[in-house]
Amino acid sequence: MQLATWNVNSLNVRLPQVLDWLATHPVDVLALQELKLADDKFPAQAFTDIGYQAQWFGQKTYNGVALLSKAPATDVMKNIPGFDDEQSRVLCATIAGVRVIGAYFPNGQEPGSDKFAYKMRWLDALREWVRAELAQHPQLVLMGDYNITFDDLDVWDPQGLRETIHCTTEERNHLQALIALGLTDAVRLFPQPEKNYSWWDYREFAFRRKRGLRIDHILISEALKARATACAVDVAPRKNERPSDHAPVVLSIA
DNA sequence: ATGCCTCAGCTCCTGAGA
Repeated sequence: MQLATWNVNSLNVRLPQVLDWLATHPVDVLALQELKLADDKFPAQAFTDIGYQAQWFGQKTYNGVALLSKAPATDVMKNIPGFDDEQSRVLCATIAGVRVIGAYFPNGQEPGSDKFAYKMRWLDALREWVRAELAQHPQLVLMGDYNITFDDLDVWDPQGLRETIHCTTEERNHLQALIALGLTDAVRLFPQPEKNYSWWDYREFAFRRKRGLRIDHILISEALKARATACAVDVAPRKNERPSDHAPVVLSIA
C-alpha cells in the first residue's frame, strides 16, 4: 500500500499534473493541499474517471484539502473538532484500515504576527485531537504541508534562516510534541539523498540551486512504522512546466 | 527594505504564500 501527500498550489492549475502523476504513481491514497477552489469547483469526475474516489474540503482562493483513494473513505471529518476555524485545512478518513489525516498547516508568515499566533493555537488544537484519534486508531498517518522544518538538515541555509518562519524553535517544539504522541517522521526512517527538500521558492532558480526546505511530512504511528518499507520525496514533478512549488512525498507500507 | 515568482480575484494591482 502506498500513501502520498502533495501541496499542489491550485488544483485548477495543477489538475493535469496530478492526473499524470497518478497514472505513473498509482498510490492508494493521495492527500492534496492548497486546492484554492470552492467545493462546487472540485473536479471529482476527473478522479472518478481514473479509478479514484475523492473527499474534499475546499475554500475559495485559499487553503482547501482533499483525499483521493482507490478504496472507500469512511468516518470522514473536516477540520479539528472543537476548534472554530474559517479556513479549510484538515480532512480525515479511514481508508483500507488506516486512519488518514491530510492537513495543510498554517504558514504563520512571521514570528510575532497574528498569523503566527493562529498557527500556534491551531497546532495546540491539532495535537490534542490527534492524541485522541491515535487512542482510537493505532494505524494512523498524519501527512501534509506542515510548514515546519524539523532541524537544520531540512533547511538549505540554516544560519541565514535561523529563527525565521518554518524554522523557529517554537514551531519545532510543536512538531516534537506531535512526535511525542508516538509518531515517527517516516522519511528519516530511510536513507535519503543530500539536500532532501520538499519545497523550493519559485524565485531565483531556487530548485535548480537546491535551495529548499523540507516542510511536507508524513508522520506515522508505531503500528504503521512496523509496516513501513520506504518513504521519499519525489522531486520529478518540480521539474514540470508550471510546477507546484512543493513536491509529493510517498510512503510505502507492507 | 525590496525584488526575485506564482496564483486568485471585487484582475492590469494587491494579498498571500514560504
